[in-house]
Amino acid sequence: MANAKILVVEDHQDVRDLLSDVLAADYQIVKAVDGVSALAKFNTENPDLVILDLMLPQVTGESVLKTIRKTSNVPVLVLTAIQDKQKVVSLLKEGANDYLTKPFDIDELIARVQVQLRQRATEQPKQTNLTYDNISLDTTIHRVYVNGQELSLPKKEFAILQLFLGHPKQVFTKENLYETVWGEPYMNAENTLNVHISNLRNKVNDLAGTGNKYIISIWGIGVRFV
Amino acid sequence: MANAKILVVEDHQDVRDLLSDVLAADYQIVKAVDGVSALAKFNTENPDLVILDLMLPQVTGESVLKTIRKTSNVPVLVLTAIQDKQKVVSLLKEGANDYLTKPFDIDELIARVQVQLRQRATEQPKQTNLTYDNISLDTTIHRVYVNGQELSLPKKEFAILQLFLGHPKQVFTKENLYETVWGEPYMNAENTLNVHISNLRNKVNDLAGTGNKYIISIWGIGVRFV
DNA sequence: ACAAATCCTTAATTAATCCTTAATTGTGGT
DNA sequence: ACCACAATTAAGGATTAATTAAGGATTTGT
Repeated sequence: MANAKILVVEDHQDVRDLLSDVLAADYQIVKAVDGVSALAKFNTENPDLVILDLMLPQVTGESVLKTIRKTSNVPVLVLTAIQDKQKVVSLLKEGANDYLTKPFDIDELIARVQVQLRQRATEQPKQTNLTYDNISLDTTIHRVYVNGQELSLPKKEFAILQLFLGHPKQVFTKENLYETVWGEPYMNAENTLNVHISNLRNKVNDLAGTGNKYIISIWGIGVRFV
Repeated sequence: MANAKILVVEDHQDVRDLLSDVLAADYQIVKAVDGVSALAKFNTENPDLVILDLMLPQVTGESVLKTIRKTSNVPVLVLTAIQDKQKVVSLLKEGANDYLTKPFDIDELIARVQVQLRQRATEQPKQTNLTYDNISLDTTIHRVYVNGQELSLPKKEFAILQLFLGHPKQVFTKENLYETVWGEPYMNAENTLNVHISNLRNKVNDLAGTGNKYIISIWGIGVRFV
């Protein structure tokens, strides 16, 4: 799975840093230091995999696992310090997908992470739909519908529309918009953004009909979507 | 997964009997004593999970795993006598889903079997017959029909079409597609996937007629089947 | 075990689409 | 009417996809 997001839950900083250093090359890493923040991060970040240390202050790892399993089938890889077979068995039954005992071999960890993510590849994508008025956008299927008609958009235009739909009515400066979509500094005099907005506007308006103008520019300030 | 079928590949009779005794209560067991009979049984019995001892006479366990992975993504749980981390890592990368070192704890084995089967349970139920529009595909006899005409496809193309029919309209990235069908990391610049898609598209369109385009690529994103 | 057929991969070529640049035209504010 | 910014247009260069053909690997049949 390309660029998967991994939540690392570990209270010891050294292990946490080791994990995130090693995995950061291939994955997007989110860290949590205890059970409470783990659940918070889990809900907001929506990771594709969780690496969970069992020994946590306050809320235990088992409890975190249980809570996660109430709402999600995300793969969970458990780290445990003790070699306690019975605990391991009960963990696997409670919903853990795999475990490693510390100290773990880092190559094995990476391999096991890959195994878990590999299995997720064909599952139904999580539906993420954005809708505004009669424009809707599905990021996973990469599809846009205007008045029920399908509209296929190139990557950049799609990304711009996605940003607009996620924050309707908000005014974006050119700089703001460019840096979010392109991920590069603006260095003004980049007319390319204008071209993309123009193309996007044309396509949306063609399907929306009757001068419905969604993408409106504010003179000297930026652009907004209404 | 209720009443799943498990293929146990193990040359030592005592271990083989132990496994099948323990698992027989909950699963349907098929046994094999060496690599050759393992592959034969695998193809005829179509198991839901394989427990594979590495140390086999003649054809090794690694080789069996490789062969299985050419045509199937069935979960494979490897048994290994030696505590060799490097081998374990390479096994996981070659497609093994999990491993246990002998002597193994029987409860842990059962738990790990459950984990593997549980993950299959959330996926699309495996259908032997997939149909979309006037294309149908029968996995058991490895046949494809387009407009009632039979179409014989090589393994890779068949696997790709099977994936498409199982998830119509879903967009697959090249990486996603490749890793699912090949079971290997993508490492970009793999043109072979494009060639297979091209061939598949030609064959399907030839029989479908009148410019019916089923396999549609989305520029910069991936491919979908509609 | 050998030969024949089939399949998979690689590499090179061609095609399609997108992104950017630059020049031109349009628009609002003073 | 003038200026500064915005929008449009069209052309090129850059990316990505599709096709083709050839060689090597694998499978099949005898």
